[in-house]
Amino acid sequence: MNALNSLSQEELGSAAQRERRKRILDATIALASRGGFDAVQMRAVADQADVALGTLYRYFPSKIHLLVSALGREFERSQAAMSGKPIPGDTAEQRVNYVLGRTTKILQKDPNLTEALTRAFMFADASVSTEIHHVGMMLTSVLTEAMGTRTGDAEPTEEEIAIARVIGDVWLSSLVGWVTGRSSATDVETSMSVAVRLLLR
Amino acid sequence: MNALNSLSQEELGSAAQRERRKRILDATIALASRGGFDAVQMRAVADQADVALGTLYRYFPSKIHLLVSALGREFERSQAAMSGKPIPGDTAEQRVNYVLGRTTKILQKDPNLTEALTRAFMFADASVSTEIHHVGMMLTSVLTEAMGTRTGDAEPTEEEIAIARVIGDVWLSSLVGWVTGRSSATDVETSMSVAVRLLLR
DNA sequence: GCCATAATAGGAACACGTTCCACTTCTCGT
DNA sequence: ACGAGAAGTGGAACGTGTTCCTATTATGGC
Repeated sequence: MNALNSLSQEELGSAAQRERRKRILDATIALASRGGFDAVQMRAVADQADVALGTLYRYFPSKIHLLVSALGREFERSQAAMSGKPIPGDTAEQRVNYVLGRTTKILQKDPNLTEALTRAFMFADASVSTEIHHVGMMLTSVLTEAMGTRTGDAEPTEEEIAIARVIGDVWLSSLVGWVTGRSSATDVETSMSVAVRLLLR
Repeated sequence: MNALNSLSQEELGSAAQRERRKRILDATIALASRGGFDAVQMRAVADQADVALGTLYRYFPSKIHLLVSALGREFERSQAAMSGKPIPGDTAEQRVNYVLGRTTKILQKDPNLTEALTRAFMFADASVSTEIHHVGMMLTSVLTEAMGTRTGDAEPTEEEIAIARVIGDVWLSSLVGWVTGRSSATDVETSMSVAVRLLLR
């Protein structure tokens, strides 16, 4: 009934539905990885996921929802893969730079996918706010964790959260510059180092 | 001959062409102001500017070029309107906050226009890099001017430029959050104050 | 097992950005 | 003034996101 949000994973009853959802997101990632934002065509996703176009739209009400949801899933996967391991570095600045540098490196390995997901994120409007908020929270918490103690035992302060948000904003802007071909990967690293140095001094 | 960039204003020969270009940009702003990004439809722009669709595409090779060019013109106009007047405030932080606050206030008065221009800016790819760079430079120079002495006699240092870029990045990200309905105008002001305080301390 | 209902398939139809084409009008060098 | 080439007109046509409709299939309560 709830046609406002895309069906979130928890409320999918049958295993067949979870399976469909997974196939759709897999197809999305595959197509995005091959040809970027433009290659994620709704008909192609439906074909590759072996669902009808109408079904695809039942699961994800727009291309943007689809891509932002895919971004959320990949982000979670990546977060799960590295959770538990302490972040190297003696200072907050070092740790944050480490996290940003590694993430940027991962993104560079699949520029088409990065382009697709970043563009979707920046183009999303209020109807995608749930998914966007989800991703935004994950990003902020990754950064506060890197800023705080490496075991993350203490809650971040308001100030730390504010700083993390600012860093996240700068990162997104830089990323947009990169995926749209206006700046190089080195530019992204440089501007992130500058921002981190200024904010965590 | 040069089909890569949209015709820039200087190289337009006849007065009739300058006039056409002006009508197109006026129509773009009017439509954007009324209904935002989606309302700027190429056929509607052509109609309202009283040019053929093909002519519109001769002047601006895509909707994004069109909107980013319109953004550039408005930015220039706004910059011209306030140039010469000293920026109030005793510290760099105060002056930058003043400039950002006033600009944000102007943008809030026409949310549809702001949405259209911001989205175009964030969606632009490398083929629009000339126009994007133009706007980016204006933004950075407004900020460095506010940071430096109010008369702008001294050149900004590298550090100041880096800080201005970071502030600009944060501002763009916040703006995207606002125009896409994910955060309020107050949120924008708050996060800008935070960023400015952190960066200009 | 059977029926009511929801979910899916398959695909037509529509909207808007973009391209293209045939024709007309303007501009400019001679 | 004239002719050639550039610029503009008007509109058809195409691609892709989105909507919609009908027929078919899966599901859950009895």
